[in-house]
Amino acid sequence: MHYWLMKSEPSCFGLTDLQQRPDQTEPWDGVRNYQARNMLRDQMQCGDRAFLYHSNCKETGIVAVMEIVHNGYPDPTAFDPREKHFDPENDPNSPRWFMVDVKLIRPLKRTILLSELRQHAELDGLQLLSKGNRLSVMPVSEKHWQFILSLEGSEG
DNA sequence: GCCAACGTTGGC
DNA sequence: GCCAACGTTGGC
Repeated sequence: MHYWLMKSEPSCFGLTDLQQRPDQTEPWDGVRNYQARNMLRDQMQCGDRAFLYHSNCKETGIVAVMEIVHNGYPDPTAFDPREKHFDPENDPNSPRWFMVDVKLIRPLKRTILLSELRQHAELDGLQLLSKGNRLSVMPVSEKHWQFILSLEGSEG
């Protein structure tokens, strides 16, 4: 079992969108970064847990816990010219972009803000907090995962 | 809207 | 292989 953090802009797809999906499940498509692709394709497994993180918005932070419910498989939106993240160089015989399916486990009782995460020395090394970090999918150690969950019940 | 940080592209 | 130019991400 591994732990992850997955970013999304709520203006594009956020917690409320996920809550409204059938079975509260969604294919996590549109990732077009090789590092993130490698994790989606090779490392993320059914049963893994992932934080949902809202980026590029008023209250940036962690808002929910999700489960990976489908191992990595080719992202069909990369083959569709009508899609925003269409990749014309993508060879159907050797798909370049992958995705997983995620399912909502539960929203957090409160948003754990990025500014709050930065205040805890226990979270040193968390990739989300590293300078210039732009990965939309990243691993979270079990220690960091548990610590972040422990913040949920505190005042912030 | 600004801008720093990063990834990608392409000329050489 | 180097690196400048460019596009994107994402916090503020």
